[in-house]
Amino acid sequence: MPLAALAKAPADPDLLAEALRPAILRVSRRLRQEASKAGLSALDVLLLVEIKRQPGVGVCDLADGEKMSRPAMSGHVKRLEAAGWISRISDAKDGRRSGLAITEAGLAAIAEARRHRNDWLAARLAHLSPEQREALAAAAAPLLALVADPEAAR
Amino acid sequence: MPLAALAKAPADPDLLAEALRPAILRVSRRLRQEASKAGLSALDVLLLVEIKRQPGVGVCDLADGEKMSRPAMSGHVKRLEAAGWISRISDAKDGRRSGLAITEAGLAAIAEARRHRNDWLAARLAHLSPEQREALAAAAAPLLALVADPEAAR
DNA sequence: TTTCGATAGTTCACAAACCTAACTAGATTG
DNA sequence: CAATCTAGTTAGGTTTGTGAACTATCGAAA
Repeated sequence: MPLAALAKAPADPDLLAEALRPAILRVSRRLRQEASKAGLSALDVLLLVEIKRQPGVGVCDLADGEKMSRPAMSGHVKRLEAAGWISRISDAKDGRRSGLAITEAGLAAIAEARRHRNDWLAARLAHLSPEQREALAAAAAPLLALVADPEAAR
Repeated sequence: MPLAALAKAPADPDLLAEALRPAILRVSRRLRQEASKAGLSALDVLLLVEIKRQPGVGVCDLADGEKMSRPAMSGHVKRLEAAGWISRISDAKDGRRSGLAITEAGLAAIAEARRHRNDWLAARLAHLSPEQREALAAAAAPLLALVADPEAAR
């Protein structure tokens, strides 16, 4: 069992990868399952928060930032726009770019998603011990570091 | 930023959920992307390991264990069987059941996947600090606890 | 100035991985 | 032995991603 070996050599990348991969896969599968029951997917919230943080960001910027293909991001943006959560402001200087910005409705949607207390992940987290929650809290930053752009660190 | 607030109240389930969700979504998206470049998806390895651990397990057992629909698991099993990584042994006592077992080729496939040094996750983990790796190591068990069956804990 | 190559974004056709509903076939039980 | 339960599959749809090919616009060089 990888978890047992992990206790002895917690910093070994290969062992860690083996223990972490199934855990993340399983959790993310459940996460998507549960999210699909709400009106707003977890990815939607992710993108809305990103657009809120960088007003005027372009579709390709977002795609590159999330390491997603441009067509995929184009589709998401179209969906978010159709829902009224973001708006496009065509750049006066560059006719190709469509600067994205979050709308009032988008802000409300984020807030609503946050207010959603019957949220699967939060509920499951509440069932863990405080120690387990602290371990997860400590892991959030390293997880993001895993997907951070290595170019940015240069 | 959720990460900053998290430092003050690491055990708050709602804050934690907000910080953890995007992190897990992003990592799992990359994980699937990178895994698809190999011949063997991360889910394949997950299932092969599970079948190796419980020889004779049935399709529905596996589906329930992974909290996946029976048809979905049926498809995966069919694929693994077609690849020659598992075999079905029809149960003499119960004609409906197909007991699954890993084959030599399946064992080799797992070993090959482990040997794969140019593995994205292990490579990225190797770029983190030992402290970050330890934080992730400590998080593996709580992550699995999130998706563990509450029935089993009764 | 016109042409030419890069960039922003889209449309299209496809694949992976999941779902529900409805089915077949074998097992169990009243 | 008939009703019902269980194991597994088939069929069809959804979500979320991909790559190839396209349009439109920009910036620069002949």
